[in-house]
Amino acid sequence: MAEHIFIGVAWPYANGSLHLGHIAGAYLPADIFARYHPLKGNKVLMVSGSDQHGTPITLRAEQESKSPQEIVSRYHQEFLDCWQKLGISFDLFTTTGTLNHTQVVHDIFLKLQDRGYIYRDTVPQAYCPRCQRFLPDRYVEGTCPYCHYPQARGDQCDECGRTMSPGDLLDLRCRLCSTSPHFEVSEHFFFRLSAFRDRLKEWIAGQSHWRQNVLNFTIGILEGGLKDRAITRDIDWGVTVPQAGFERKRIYVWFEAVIGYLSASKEWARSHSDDTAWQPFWGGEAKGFYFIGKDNIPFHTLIWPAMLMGYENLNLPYDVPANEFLTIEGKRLSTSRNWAVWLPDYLQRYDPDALRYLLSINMPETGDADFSWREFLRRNNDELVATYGNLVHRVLTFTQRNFGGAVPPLGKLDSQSQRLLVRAQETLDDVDRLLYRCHFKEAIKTAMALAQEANRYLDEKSPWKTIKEDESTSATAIFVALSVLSALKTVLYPFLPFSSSRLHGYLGFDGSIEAAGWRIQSPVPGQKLLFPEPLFRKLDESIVIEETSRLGIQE
RNA sequence: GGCAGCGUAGCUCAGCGGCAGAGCAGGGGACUCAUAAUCCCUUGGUCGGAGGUUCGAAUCCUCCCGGGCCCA
Repeated sequence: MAEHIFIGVAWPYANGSLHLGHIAGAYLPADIFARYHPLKGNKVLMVSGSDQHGTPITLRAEQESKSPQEIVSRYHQEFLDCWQKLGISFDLFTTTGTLNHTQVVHDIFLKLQDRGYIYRDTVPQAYCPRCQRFLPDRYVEGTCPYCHYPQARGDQCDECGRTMSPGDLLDLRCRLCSTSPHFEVSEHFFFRLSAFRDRLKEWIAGQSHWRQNVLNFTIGILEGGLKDRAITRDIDWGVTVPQAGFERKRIYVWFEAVIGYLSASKEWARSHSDDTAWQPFWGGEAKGFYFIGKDNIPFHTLIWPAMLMGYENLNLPYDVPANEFLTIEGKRLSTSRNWAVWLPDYLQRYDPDALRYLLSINMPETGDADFSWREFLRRNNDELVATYGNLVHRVLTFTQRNFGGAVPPLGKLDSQSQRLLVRAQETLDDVDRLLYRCHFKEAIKTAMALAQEANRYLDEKSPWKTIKEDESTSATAIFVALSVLSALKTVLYPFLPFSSSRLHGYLGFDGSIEAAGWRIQSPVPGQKLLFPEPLFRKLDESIVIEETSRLGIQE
């Protein structure tokens, strides 16, 4: 029976361009997963959107003397453009600025309030006398009360990962002017996170299929204790509070952004003129996967689940396959020092599949992984072009020249040919199992191993020799090779959708790869092939120096 | 000074209690259909170090060293 797979992907702050860290951390694995499931006949809904309300956005707007909306619109457009060019196949990529989002947030807010999970309290709110304003959590810096990390932010400590309120910090400073803020009493709403401790513990204990790093991190925070958290702030950029007397306050972003998963699902349903279409993805046997970077773990393994528990009747996350960090040329990525490879830049100069290949086979799945341009060049030239691209090209051009560009007839299969075809089927099965469990790196390695196997087969069969004496032997080898290419275009499609689609066409198939399903779509003798172009471009050595010299240069 | 992360072949990384692995690079050979691509063979490691637990440790525990990041 078809499964319903909900895929939520981290909501990028619309205050700057995307870089390779974002892609390797969340968007690429999510997309691979989202392309794999439909081939298996499962239903997928993948959503995300621009986070418009993060404090980083107001910070940026202030720096550029623009309105937050201008900043947000600019980057939202850029994101959409990037998804399209890189082939990240969202069903909906919206924003947190929609009326729908506000309505869904209000609904959750009011229900949680009804059930006693949201309560009102007065809170001393950080106020900077020099800037003459209330300070959002991220504008407050200080020493972490748990690990004594001196530059913790008011919402979360980067060092130990614990979440907190600004008042928890020691030695407060205003991030804008370093003046130490004082606290003024202000009335706010709180989320009763503490009420969910036991339920969360019990739930987490059952998640043995989660990645070890995600589990460890989550358990650590749980044992450290969960505190109630303020969910409104004295700011004017954000989702309004559905309560009289709170007109000048807004719902704080950590509470509201995660609700985007649900509001985007509803928006998607409405745009397909079926208001209930989202429901099968959020109830029953549906599984929800949340693809995020490791910095986002507590929000998806504790806070969002707690909110859902309180709201009731919606599925909790099934898995949160958070990735680790991507380093660039051995050094930690830093946007402020421009030590990053920006996605719009990359897409201007290179092909999407080349990047998707490298980031898949070297994904920061279990530990940090490194991106270097030398490695990019090598993986592209020695693996993607030489092993896979060349296999495709040698088989297709041979067919053009010797069999009139049509699938040759299948003669008697010898044991070697049978073995290869079995191997192709096994590859489909193995990659299936691996992708189902989100083991992306292992999955693409397994797929590539089949290409290597096919190269070996061709060398042994030497159809370019047998064509001279015994055409039918040659034809059979080519038929088998074409079958393997067909298996490869399916099994690599989640990773390399652009080249796989082209290969699908070169093999003479109509329709989409998705429609063909997760099986070896067998070529039919006589089927006309399209004249092929090489699937991938070989890159020149010189790009290594060119590209590495761009790193770290301030604009 | 701090760190629930990292130290495995020249490089990039798997393995995480049961005979040290892959790809690339290096060396030798085969082939010529193919984007000078492919295929075979091969060199190369006290798994950072020292203790401990265990019949057995790259793998679990402790300490140390190194680098990394953050801070001062």
